[in-house]
Amino acid sequence: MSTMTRGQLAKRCGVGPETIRFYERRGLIPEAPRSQGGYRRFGAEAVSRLVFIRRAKALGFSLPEIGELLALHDNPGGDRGRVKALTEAKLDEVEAKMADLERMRSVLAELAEQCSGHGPVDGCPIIEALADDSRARTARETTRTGDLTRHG
Amino acid sequence: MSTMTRGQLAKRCGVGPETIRFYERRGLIPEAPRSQGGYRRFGAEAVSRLVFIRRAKALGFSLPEIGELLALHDNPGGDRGRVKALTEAKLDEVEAKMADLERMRSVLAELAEQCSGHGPVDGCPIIEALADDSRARTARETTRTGDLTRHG
DNA sequence: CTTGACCCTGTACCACGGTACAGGGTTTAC
DNA sequence: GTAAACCCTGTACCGTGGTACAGGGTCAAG
Repeated sequence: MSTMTRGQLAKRCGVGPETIRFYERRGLIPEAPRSQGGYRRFGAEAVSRLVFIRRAKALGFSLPEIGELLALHDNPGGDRGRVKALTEAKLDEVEAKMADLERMRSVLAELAEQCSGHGPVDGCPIIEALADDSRARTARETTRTGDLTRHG
Repeated sequence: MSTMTRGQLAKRCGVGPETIRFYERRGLIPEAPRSQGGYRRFGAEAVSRLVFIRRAKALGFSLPEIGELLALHDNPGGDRGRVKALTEAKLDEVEAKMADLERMRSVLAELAEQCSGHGPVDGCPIIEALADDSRARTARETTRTGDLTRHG
């Protein structure tokens, strides 16, 4: 069992067999040597590579970003500053997403609290908050303001 | 100017003209009446509808979910409990995403702090954390454990 | 030496929320 | 009466991360 087939590697790493082929096409894992019949044969280093990918994915890195991290890993003389820069950029991205979600969370929680959940939709505070409550005003001043959360 | 063309409506609502057509195809906005030449003619209620959609999107609702919210809005005798259920489900979803992001955030922040950002990749604590540091152990026990963040 | 489980390739498809044509027709201002 | 600026339709495409065939070939057990 020093080498594995694609399916064995996939099972061992908890991914689908097609995912292996997909990562190979994306250049995340090298083209594996083949058996006489054309079967890919993977060694233990393929498991390490998939573990790396899984961990990086769990931190929110995209596949192109993981490709760059793998390339840096493969090139020990490369620039450590680049690794840190990728990590800090991802940290900023994650924090920005959290801030967006926090805005949504607070409004959703408030709306859910305001709504009894009983009776007809007519008069529901959630629907009223979403609906354009400015029909009396001129349309001009109501288009770009008044969103429930702020962006940008 | 009591009616607008598609482009005028789009500009007024801060979306692209193709988005209007896209929402119409998805059933989020009704099919507009047409001019003799076949042009869509929109009234002020179309602006209201797009404002509703924009607000719901800002809260994280998907287009199918927004479709359901709009249908409830259009049917004042409908079930207010359904509106609340959709809101609470979205709240749960948003909180789950925030928890995922918080896990990522804490690991990314710790890794960024540990990495000097100077010198070669060789020895970089970020790359070491991602790489399979268990090559000495048997592969069997290292595949499904040891992720940097927990899921599920 | 056959059978079933696997593997190979290329290609199409999924959800998501749009965006971008091509090849026409209409409207409006000059 | 013409030219720019818009509109119409259908359809294809974008990025993201895979998943699912079809139509073959291979490998291992019995």
